[in-house]
Amino acid sequence: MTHHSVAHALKASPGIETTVRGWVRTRRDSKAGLSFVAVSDGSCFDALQLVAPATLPNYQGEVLHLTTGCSIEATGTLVPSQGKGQSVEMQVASLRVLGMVDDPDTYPVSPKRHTFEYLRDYAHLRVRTNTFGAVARVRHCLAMAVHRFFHERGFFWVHTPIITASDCEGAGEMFRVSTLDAHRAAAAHVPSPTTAPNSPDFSQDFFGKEAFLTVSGQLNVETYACALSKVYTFGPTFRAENSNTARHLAEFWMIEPEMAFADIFDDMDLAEEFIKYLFKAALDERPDDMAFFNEHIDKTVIETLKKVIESPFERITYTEAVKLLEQAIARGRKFEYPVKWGANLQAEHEKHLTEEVFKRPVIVRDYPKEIKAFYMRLNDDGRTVAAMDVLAPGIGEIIGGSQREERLGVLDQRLDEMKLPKEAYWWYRDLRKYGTVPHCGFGLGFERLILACTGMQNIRDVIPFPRTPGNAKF
RNA sequence: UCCCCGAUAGCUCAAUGGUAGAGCGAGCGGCUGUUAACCGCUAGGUUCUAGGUUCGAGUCCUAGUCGGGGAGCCA
Repeated sequence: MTHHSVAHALKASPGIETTVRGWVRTRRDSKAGLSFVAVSDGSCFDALQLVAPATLPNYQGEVLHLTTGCSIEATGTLVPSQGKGQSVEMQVASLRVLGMVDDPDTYPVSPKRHTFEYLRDYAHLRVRTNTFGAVARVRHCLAMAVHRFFHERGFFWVHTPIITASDCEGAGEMFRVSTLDAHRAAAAHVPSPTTAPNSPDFSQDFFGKEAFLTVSGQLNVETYACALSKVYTFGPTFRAENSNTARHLAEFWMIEPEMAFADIFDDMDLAEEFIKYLFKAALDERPDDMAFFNEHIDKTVIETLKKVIESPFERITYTEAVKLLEQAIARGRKFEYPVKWGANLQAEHEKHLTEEVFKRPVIVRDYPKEIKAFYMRLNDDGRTVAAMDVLAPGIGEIIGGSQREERLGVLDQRLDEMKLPKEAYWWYRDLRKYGTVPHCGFGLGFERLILACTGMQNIRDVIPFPRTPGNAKF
């Protein structure tokens, strides 16, 4: 007797005998002498309907007591369904209970509507629901598509370090990695990860110096780009920012491609092609899950994805963006924050551009150098840098990237302006000394991509076990 | 970190300062090739914690804890 996944069974031709295993979604009894048991094993969105006749030896004793969440193994014949709602069902010859639900009244994911907020407290069980199962499958589909996309284009996947003792990443607050006695460290009154006069003696620590969890693999992956030409990272990333929003996690997954012999325009082309490839993969490979999202989560998500795939992204400069916003204000549009060249675009400004002006993804480039990182390439105007952000409707910033400063003199000048210690960047500067090349790259927040793809609203609901300030449950 | 809101049955929520309620879910029964089933019955509560005001507090006051939304930072 062969064993099949529910996904396989639903596509099998009628008459086949097989065994499926999974968890009960619902049970309905009929006095016609049978029970309908919907069983799901997560292999696809749909459950398989089992038709369990009252003649089963354990019908009274077990089948009639099956509740949502019970694990079972059923053997029988796949037949065309007599009822509506499914084309195939299994006529059960034998049904074995693997695990009952102890107390159905307190089973956290009973067959009723639950709020996502409630389900976050049951992250170990929420994946058994339609929504979280669909998210998990789409997440996998997108992860595979990321690797496929780069592999097909000659990019190499580089495993940049998770732990870094480099004090030059500078992309945000970092988590400390230490084997020093926690109480001694506390007694030393360390105010922040940056070195303080009374900080512990990190020369005694595991790495002989302060170490942290990475906030970005970019600086490391640049070294590989300057040898392998086209590379990318895809791995966990950590930010110890006290961010409490639906778009931020303390631990998230980031994708960072880096290309040598390429400029900011190549970078934008890659970002656009990448997003479109990923959206298409989700639509092509997970039509069942996407149909669910479109029906129950966001009625426009499929249409939105299709539109993104079909139409070119809008591309404007920061200066043009400011002009558009000023024009909107002149027409009477109110913003909470003022619009001024030189200031960061606020979330409300980005929303206006993507959701009201263009109604599609917008790539904004050439930002004032003062509001961007030191490594971004200085433009000829001397006051902007070759940075680009991809803004998506409903999500906001989904990609941030730039052409990197490849001229040592200019890089040093920027380090000085930002009062950063050149010594710490010695290996990064070496890349500019020894055969420097123009290069560029970007960072894509994987969970933000999943938000865009599924129409889900909260980033905590698209990662299995979200880590946020004050919460590292499970 | 700042602003706003919330915490009552397994879940979602009601309840002028005056006996604690409904829907869903659960259990039992009825009905039905069922599928958001339907009908009936039943069970289920330290109203987040600690103080206070009051004859009387789920309700008002104070403090705390936890959670959510928005903002900033960013991906």
